[in-house]
Amino acid sequence: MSKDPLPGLTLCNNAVLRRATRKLGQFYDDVVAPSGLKATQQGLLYQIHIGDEPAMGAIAGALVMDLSALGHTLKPLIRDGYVETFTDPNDRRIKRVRLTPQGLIKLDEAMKLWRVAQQRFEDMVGKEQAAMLRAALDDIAALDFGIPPAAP
Amino acid sequence: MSKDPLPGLTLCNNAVLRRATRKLGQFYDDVVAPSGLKATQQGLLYQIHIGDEPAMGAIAGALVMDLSALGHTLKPLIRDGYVETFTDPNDRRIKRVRLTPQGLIKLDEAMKLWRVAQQRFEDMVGKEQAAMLRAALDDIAALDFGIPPAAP
DNA sequence: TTTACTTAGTGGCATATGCCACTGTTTGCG
DNA sequence: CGCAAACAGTGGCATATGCCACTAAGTAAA
Repeated sequence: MSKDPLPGLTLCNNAVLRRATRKLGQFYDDVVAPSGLKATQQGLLYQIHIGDEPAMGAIAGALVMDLSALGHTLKPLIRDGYVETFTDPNDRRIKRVRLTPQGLIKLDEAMKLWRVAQQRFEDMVGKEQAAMLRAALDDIAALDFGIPPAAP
Repeated sequence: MSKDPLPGLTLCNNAVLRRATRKLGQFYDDVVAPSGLKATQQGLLYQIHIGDEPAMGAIAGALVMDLSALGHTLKPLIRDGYVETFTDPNDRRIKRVRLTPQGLIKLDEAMKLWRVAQQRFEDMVGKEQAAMLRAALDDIAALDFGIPPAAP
């Protein structure tokens, strides 16, 4: 017998997505917590790490995140000395981001924990199921809802 | 040919989920915006509406959301007169929530817009695909990662 | 009943995200 | 060259969420 799972809004794609995000976020956060980072921060450090001193705009684009939101999220990481920024010498509008040595160490530490969370999650839902889910979510993140503003 | 979609972190279930949430959230927000509500608020009003003057804890449970977070999220809605709370006469610890008349009107208005967003989204990803996705996300929200604390 | 435990919310603090208005920079043109 | 349009970020303000410490209210055990 399957215990009646969750009540309510199981109809709105957005609401269901948010709810799952809260749940999974708490789990990853819990597991990664010993590093002192939130799962979001670990992910951000990773994103910076795999980039070549990426510009803020590039990071925001990759994460489908508002540029100013990225700026805010970056602050605690800069304050704690894990990340530093510098102006691109070729285009002074651009500010690039990179990990500090401590940031790299911290990322290593967090990644070890992340692997545990990732593994535990995939053990529960199945590796393939997880991969399919990620693919579906990637598609959503890449969707192109038309342009709201007016055309010239 | 499939244009290389999104770079980076396409490995972390949590990060991918968050990214999709940001994207979809922006879309639903945009569409629902004319009502003056965020998609999250519309969803919350709806959740309250379908409940029978639900207790805060019940709402938080259904949304897999922290109780205090719910309290915070509720504040703007109370301030704007869409929602009101009252103490349960049988158990004065419990605070129940209900829509005000204006809240009901506003919800109606927002739901009309929501349907547009929902429809547009499902036209893009496919009705069945969307249903499968919701089911998968529901499963995640219902997952039971073991209990972190120690046992007696 | 008196005490100990459990339950339901609140308030404070911190991060996560967005939008908008505004400030520098670059670039494109006339 | 000089100015308008396009870009990249910043800061302020508001919502979304969480955790923790604390208070008020039931409940159960002594």
